[in-house]
Amino acid sequence: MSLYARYAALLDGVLDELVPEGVVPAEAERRAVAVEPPRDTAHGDLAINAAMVLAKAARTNPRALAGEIAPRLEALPEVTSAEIAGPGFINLKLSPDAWRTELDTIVRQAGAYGRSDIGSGERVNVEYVSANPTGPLHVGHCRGAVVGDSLANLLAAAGYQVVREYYVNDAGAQVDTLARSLHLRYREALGEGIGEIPEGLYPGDYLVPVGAALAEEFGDCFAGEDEDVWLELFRSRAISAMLDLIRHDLALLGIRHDRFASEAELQRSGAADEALEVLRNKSLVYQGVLERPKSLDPLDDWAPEELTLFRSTQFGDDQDRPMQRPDGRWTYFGTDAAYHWQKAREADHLVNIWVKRVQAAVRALTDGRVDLDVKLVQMVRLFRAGEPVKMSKRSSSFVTLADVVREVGKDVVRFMMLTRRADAPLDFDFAHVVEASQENPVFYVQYAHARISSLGRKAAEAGLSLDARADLGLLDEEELALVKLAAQYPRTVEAAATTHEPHRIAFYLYDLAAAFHALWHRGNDDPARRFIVENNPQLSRARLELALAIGQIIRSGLALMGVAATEEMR
RNA sequence: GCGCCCGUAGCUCAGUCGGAUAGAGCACGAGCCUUCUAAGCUUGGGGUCGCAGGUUCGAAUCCUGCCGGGCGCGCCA
Repeated sequence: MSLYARYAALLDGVLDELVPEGVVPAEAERRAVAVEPPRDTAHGDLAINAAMVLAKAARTNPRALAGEIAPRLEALPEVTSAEIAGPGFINLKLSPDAWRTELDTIVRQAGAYGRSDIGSGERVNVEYVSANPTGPLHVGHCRGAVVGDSLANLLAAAGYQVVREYYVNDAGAQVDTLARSLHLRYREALGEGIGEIPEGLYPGDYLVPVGAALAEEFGDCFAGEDEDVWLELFRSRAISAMLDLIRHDLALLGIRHDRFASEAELQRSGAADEALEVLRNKSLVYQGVLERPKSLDPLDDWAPEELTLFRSTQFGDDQDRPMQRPDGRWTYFGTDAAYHWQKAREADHLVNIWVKRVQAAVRALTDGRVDLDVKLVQMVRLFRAGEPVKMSKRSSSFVTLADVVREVGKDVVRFMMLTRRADAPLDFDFAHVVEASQENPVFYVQYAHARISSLGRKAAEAGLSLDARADLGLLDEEELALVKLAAQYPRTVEAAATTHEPHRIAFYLYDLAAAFHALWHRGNDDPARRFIVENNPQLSRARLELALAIGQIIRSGLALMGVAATEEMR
């Protein structure tokens, strides 16, 4: 249990004591009661808002209620003072020993520090990337991939059971186009001159080796044949080759999905019929005609048709959604709803990174048991030394994911993608992100870790044993302030996990690194304030303990982001 | 036309289920290298939190309207 959680429990006990005395009503809602770090560290170590939150229910004013609560908190063993401040905050100061114990806990728990069980084993399905299997991933997929993967890491650390899933859209017309493109490459491999790739087919040369393999395996027996002879074979070969490509690209970012769910398979399984049946039984399906879509070009043909519609508007959607066409074929929404229903059967929470509009269907199909969070990840704008990188839609001038990783490295890509909230656009400058300066947060955080690693090496050279127990009583106020910041790591992880906001880890690590760099530089003015002090092994040992704890947290935090912690800078 | 997101320092952005004097980096000004890597640190100035109402003991945060920007809006995939 984290320090903040421990004090939240202690506070709860104090409030319980006040119930029989009639000070706090038993039925008072305590959900908003919080134990937090104060905004200003001068206020103390822990800020408690209980009196302000409960004053109304207790029919008194916040400061009066605080007067009842504070003395009982002050009586707790590690609390040195409980002051009432401002509108009714209770600010606790903890004894230095409390923080020394916390420091000890960080080092002892190592990688487990910051993990929690707030997810209590609930199942979360995180679906991310899900790019169409028609070619390599491009840079636009990077951000969703990183956000999804890091979020999955966070949820796992917070005690959820996580499934990482990729939805393969392998049933639509675009995979037939892919198959035709492959057939062209196949004929090319047989020595036929194919000239320019016709408009509407995929021109990328990643299909060349796949075509060559088919030529090798089957010779020319499909060369002059009609499409219905070879389409299915070529489609399945193309898709599996593209998925290999995609898996390879994802591996460059250190990403591995647990499950690749196939749309085609889903359709064959009859899941869509089942989903429709469920909705029908809830009277949420009717035959109807939709209005002409607003975004449609006025010149485009459009004829109203009677469709099988889901009453999506009953669940807050802006229009009812078609499930089936008049000829009985499933719409994209139809299979997508079925797909999410299938996921929901084995999960308590669903998270989608990217664009899907199936919340209403999930709510309807699961009677609200399963929630779906759709995280819309905004564009990444690419720059090179301030100049926008032009990306034409035509063929190969797309910057691929592999290009970016090759140029700046996995760690830089992953970290940078988490330096903004997911729903804000992100600028990514190739020149900027490889700079070794404070402007580059990746470097800045890794530099702090490298400095700590270097301390470990120096300590070993100086013959300092890490086996000896450190006397943490030797740490001063400034050093304990760093411990206090470190102690916020567990609640930061919990908050990032529950809000589905992995960027919070990046910002926290940046703050922690800044605080460490500042402490490090005390040694510039005064050698006695360095981490390793000559002829003072006890003090050095204690400070080393602090440095190791900070290093541990940076490592853990970076691991959640999927970024390696470097041992030294080069 | 409708929906979602955003509007915070000159620039790029954080801001804890509403809480105390709104923060960081860059840029600008002033300091700090015979060093455990100065690839860094310290410090100063700089804000009508888009605008106007509302809810509240308390609003950058919640609600309503307006202004400005982004994204999305097929029975396609």
